[in-house]
Amino acid sequence: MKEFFRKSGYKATPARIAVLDTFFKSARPLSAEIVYKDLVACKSVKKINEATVYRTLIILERLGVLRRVDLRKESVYFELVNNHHHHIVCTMCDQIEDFEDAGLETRIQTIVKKSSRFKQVTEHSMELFGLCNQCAHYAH
Amino acid sequence: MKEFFRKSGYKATPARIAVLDTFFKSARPLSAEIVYKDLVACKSVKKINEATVYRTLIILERLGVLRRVDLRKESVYFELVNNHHHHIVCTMCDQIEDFEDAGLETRIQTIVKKSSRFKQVTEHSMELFGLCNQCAHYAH
DNA sequence: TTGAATGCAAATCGTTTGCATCTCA
DNA sequence: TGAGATGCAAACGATTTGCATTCAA
Repeated sequence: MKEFFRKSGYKATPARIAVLDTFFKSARPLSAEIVYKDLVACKSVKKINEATVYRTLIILERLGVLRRVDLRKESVYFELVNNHHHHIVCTMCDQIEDFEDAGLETRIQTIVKKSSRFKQVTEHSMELFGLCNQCAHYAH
Repeated sequence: MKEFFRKSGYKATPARIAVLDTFFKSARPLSAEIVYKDLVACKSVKKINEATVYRTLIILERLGVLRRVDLRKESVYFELVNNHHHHIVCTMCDQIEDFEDAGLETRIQTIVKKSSRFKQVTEHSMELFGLCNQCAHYAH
């Protein structure tokens, strides 16, 4: 991990390693605030500042390690780019379930081929929103 | 339109009518700020306040007239719920192209059937992000 | 008339930034 | 050692909210 930062032209600082580590350990979409609180709670670094977390997230996104996910929350969430998948989000309790859509990439290519104004699409969002079984139960 | 507000339990005020009208006229995803500036520029109402626009957007979303769209901008965008479609967004110039995905609803149902924790999915996002032909050209 | 809607300004909240200090390479 | 990284606090921008005033029904 240290090597990765260095080869990418960034210093391998404790803060950066701790932030990236948090994503590997949780394997969930995380916001800056969640990462920050986790680092403080787990004492992953002797000292950490929210601004540093924000700066690190931007770097990790630029490096292609993290991807922005829209979960319709107040803040921005990121997750690891590896093993591409999508989410079903409960709009009441914020529970998240992952799912994969094997044919999606192919269909996107078909869509892009039809477009006259776009030839390259590099990212996409595809999340489902609804009520989980529990919340659906209590909503009645 | 006035009737619609009244039947929904809201007063049909000039501000609300003007906001909704802006969406019908532009038929594009709009942010609160864009709506507000349009109302001021077009003198659609004698007096309007940004807070009122925000409040109206929330009501129209609740009434199922507007839907939230994630375009990865700084602010939240809304668009009319009618004629469901998705967007290809140029991340450089913010140009937007619409597209339809006829089979999507069916595939979503298939995905939900496989889920053990979710039975009902009421909304979904599906937007593509990339560079439009122009921007792709200048990016090199 | 009257409860709901609006305008205004202040408050909030997530995020960014300037700058002095510190630290990795 | 020195450029880059961090901490801190102030700045920012989008959105929300409290409250006095106005208005649709």
